[in-house]
Amino acid sequence: MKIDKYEILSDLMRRRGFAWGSFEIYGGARGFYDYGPLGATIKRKIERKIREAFQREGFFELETPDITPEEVFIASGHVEKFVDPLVECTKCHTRYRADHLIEENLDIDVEGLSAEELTKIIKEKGIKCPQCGGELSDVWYFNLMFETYIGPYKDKKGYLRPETAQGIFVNFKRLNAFARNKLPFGVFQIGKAYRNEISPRQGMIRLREFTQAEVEIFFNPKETEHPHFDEVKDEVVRLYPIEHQLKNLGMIEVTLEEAVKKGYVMNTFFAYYMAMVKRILLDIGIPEKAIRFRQQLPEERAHYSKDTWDVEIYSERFGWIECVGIAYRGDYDLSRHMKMSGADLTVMIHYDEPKIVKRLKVSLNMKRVGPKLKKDAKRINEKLKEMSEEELRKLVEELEEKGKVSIEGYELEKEDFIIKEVEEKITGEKIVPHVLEPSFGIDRPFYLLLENSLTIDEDGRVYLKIKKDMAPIEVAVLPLVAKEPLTTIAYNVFRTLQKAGFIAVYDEKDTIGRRYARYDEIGTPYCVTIDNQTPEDNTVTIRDRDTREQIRVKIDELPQKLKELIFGSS
RNA sequence: GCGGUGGUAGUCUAGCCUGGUCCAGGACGCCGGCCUUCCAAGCCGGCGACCCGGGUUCAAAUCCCGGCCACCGCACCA
Repeated sequence: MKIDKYEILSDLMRRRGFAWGSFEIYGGARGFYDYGPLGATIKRKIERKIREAFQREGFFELETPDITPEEVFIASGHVEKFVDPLVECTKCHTRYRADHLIEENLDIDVEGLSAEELTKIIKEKGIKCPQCGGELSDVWYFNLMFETYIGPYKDKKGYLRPETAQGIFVNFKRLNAFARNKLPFGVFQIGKAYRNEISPRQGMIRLREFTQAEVEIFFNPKETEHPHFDEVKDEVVRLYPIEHQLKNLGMIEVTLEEAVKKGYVMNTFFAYYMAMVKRILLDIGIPEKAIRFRQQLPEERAHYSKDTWDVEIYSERFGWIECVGIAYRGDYDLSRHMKMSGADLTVMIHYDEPKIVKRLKVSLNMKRVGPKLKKDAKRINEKLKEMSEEELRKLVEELEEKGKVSIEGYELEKEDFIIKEVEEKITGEKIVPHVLEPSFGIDRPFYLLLENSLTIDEDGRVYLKIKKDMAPIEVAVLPLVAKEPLTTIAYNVFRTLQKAGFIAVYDEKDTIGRRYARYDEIGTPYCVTIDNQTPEDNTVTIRDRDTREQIRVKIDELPQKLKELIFGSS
């Protein structure tokens, strides 16, 4: 019989203070989870590992509000695109995605149509409920963002952010200045995001409020070779590209260098961050065999994405779960915010050497045309200034051929213009940076770390074989029996370890075996036991959670030894 | 959201069909004490629950209705 790890784990998580459904005493609320004392500790450790990894890449951190004015998400496309068109059967009340229903029935693309247009198609083509054949309701759009109002008069609409990313994009000008106008640079934010999921399920896997760690890496789209790619080129990754999904070819294992060469991954810039993400997950304690990269199918991709690789972690219970998305967002967000806000979100790229270009300069000879055009003269001159090089060339060509040209009803001759070919020194160009976004969920890796750590021995011992530095209690100090002088010595050892920075507990209740079991269950990597020999020679034993083997060390050397054992020799 | 199943102490569960004998029984847990010298031993004492609301009835953990939550299937998952 197969043991249901999920059952054992959710029981363990609740019982021992890791995580449970929120608002229990009021009956609970779907899609919300509380982190208990041990869970919150692990969650912070995950966040810390991600933060430190990002900082090692030279990215800097930002913190922006959860509540966001409407304009931001109009610009980002979330108000328009972060929606599902729904339709309900008036008879059996089954709900469907209206767009999917139409696409299945008529095999036409209805992307971007309004609710009214979708309703019209359904009525005209007589689409009925696939379940019972009943009449379908009008289509309405359901937006997955939580709405709120800012201020006392409900006159300013806002949303709880559905991703932390926008807080970075809207700050681009300041961040770019902070980065001193040099691409590439990365900015990250670790914080809450909110999505009013229609039907949250699967425990902590789909939450309505969750934590993300997103880094937005701004780069010049013409420079897609990562300077440090050499450091990671031999890293072997398990890939599941689009083509392999469509043709059911299974996963492949390649080095990142091969992945780029063979065209699976667009460039070394993208590939470099795949390595970064993988290393972070390994550092958190996700086993390598439980990690794969799956390329999102075009229809899965978010509205802003040109290409996305999900990093999925394997769950015995739920299968492969998307935990990180690495999305190529292009210049979508910055361009949209430029348009909506009017802010200049470009970066000046300086050429190695200034380019000399010949440019046409065309303006009105005001002396001549002034009397003719009167008030319009100034306006038409402005218009000429805004014309592109190409438009100006056309104009001049026409003048050469016909000797005259017509602008806004005025006939103008060649002599009415001042035409100059000038040489301009161009030191660079303004570009809208492109964005690569590795976006971590925190809650899912949290659950998957626990699930992948849960171990059941042949003799029935259930314990969390969590990576040692991730354990919520790092060391338990136990007198072999609750008698003096063992208890006093043990308590002093405990205090010493606390002061040395360990998350430590002291425990003298119950037999030693029961206590070992108690700390094994929550993943405590080491128990320090004070026994009979301790008063004689000031040594204690350190018991290993996984092997149950003990080594004996001097109390003086204990903190250093534990540091090595838990965190490595650093 | 739809359909199915379910909800009893911190956890697992007995009782529900056939209403009263249930101010709800057990095990584990937790707390206090005794005992105990290395992997969930034992003893004594204690803690603690019928998901919420309404209805039927002399009487509801038990029957009925609604809600909430959980699980499974469908749908959904930018």
